[in-house]
Parts: sequence; C-alpha cells; structure tokens
Amino acid sequence: MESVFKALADESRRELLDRLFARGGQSLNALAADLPMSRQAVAKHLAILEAANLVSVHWQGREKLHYLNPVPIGDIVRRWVGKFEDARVESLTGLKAELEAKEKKNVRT
Amino acid sequence: MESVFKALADESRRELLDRLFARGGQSLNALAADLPMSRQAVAKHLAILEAANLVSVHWQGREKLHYLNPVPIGDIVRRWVGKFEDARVESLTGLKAELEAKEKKNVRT
DNA sequence: TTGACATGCAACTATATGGTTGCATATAGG
DNA sequence: CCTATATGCAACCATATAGTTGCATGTCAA
Repeated sequence: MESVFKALADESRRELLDRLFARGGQSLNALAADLPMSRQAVAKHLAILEAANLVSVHWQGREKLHYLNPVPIGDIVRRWVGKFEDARVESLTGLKAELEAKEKKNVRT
Repeated sequence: MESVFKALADESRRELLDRLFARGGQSLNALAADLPMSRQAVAKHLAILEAANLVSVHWQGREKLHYLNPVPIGDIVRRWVGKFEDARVESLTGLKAELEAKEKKNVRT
C-alpha cells in the first residue's frame, strides 16, 4: 500500500504506466527510447513499479517485457479512497454543523 | 494533480487525513497532541495538504480549524485511475494475446 | 495591559530520491 | 564461437523531503 502510493507520486512513473496502458509488452529499451532520461533511470523506475506490483514482467529471451497491472490501484480506490468519497456529503454537512455551533458560541463578541 | 499525488505519498499525511475524516474541525494543536512528531512537523504536513486542496481551513479566533476535502481525491480517481480500472479486462486479454503471439515466434527453439 | 496560548517563520540536519556514468552479465544470431 | 544487444549492478551526486529547535507574531481573557 505504502509502496503503491510512493510509486504513483512520481510523474515519470505515472508516464511509464500511461505508456504501458497504451501499449503493453514493451521492453526496457523500448520504453527508454523516447523518454528524456537514461535507460538506467527508467530501469530504476520500472523496478519501483514492479515492487509495488503495478507492473508485471515476462522474460522473453534477453528481453524483459512489461505490462500494466491495475489491481493495486483498484485496491487503493476501494480500501482507502472510497470511504472519503462516500463521506463527501456527510463531511460537508458535518462542516456546516460545526461552523454553526462555533458561530453560536461567538455571539457574545 | 501532482501536488495531490505527492501529498498522498506520505504516511503521516494520510494519517492526518484519516483523523480529519474521523473528526473534522480539529486545530493544529489537537492534531499534533497525539502524533509522534512535533507541532511544527504537523504544521508542515497540514500546509502541504492545504496546498493540495485536500484540507480546507477556517480561522476561529486564534485557532485554525482543519477539515477534510475529498474533492481532489475524487478528481484523481475519475481523471486518472478510472481509465486503468476500466481497462482491466481489456489489458489482461491483451496480455494473453501478446504472450501467445510471442510463444508462437519461439516454437523453433 | 499583560500573561498565556495557538500558530507562523526560519535555520539547520539527516536521509530519501531521482538522476548520472561505468562496468558486468547474459542471450540471440551469424 | 564471437560479437551485437539487452539488461543488471554499483558507485556517485544533487536536490527534495521530513524532521528538529528557536524565536516571532497574534489573539484571548483576566
């Protein structure tokens, strides 16, 4: 969970996920070819994405093919983000109630 | 968008969001009271959350009350995560097809 | 007015992070 | 076999980040 959040925090890694979303099964070299950084930098990012289980790999001889794995993102949405989303109306009305209560306390100003 | 991802990448800040979800309208001191870090550290985290629009504030005299704002998280889910979620089945079948194609190429081994 | 309290600002430190270069290893194919 | 190519590993560097402490500012309340 922590690793997924950290992995998603970097723009380069989100870019990589976007590219793997658009076209799965790309090798390290293919991905590094049109990115403004070295092959080794891309390899590091892919390792982080792999560790977070956001990217799965499949060795094809000397080529390592990369695929997007959307499952951890779904997990986050369901287990963490979902409750905030569900609570939207609730929290807004809660805010309103709190503010009104405080204002009442403040009347004697 | 970038600021939201970065803000969510830190465990302490997610903890703060959790606490504001459980109970809105807490002051800086109230939040810092039972966290294992200094008040100033909490203040920095809150500033980051505020900059990412994940927390909105309301001054009450000398107290700054904090509230969770779930809107940016919803934005991310809809504009960025959503497409990966929708693509789940598609990408899995795509993976399968790619693998089969590659295996066919490899038969002469 | 003045003391107590809540927050803000600034400087500083240690570690994490994203990037680089250089070299090692391993496999495809002539 | 031997060379091209694809990836891995390691050292190194600059900056970002998370935390600290110390002091300044501002507001409530007696």
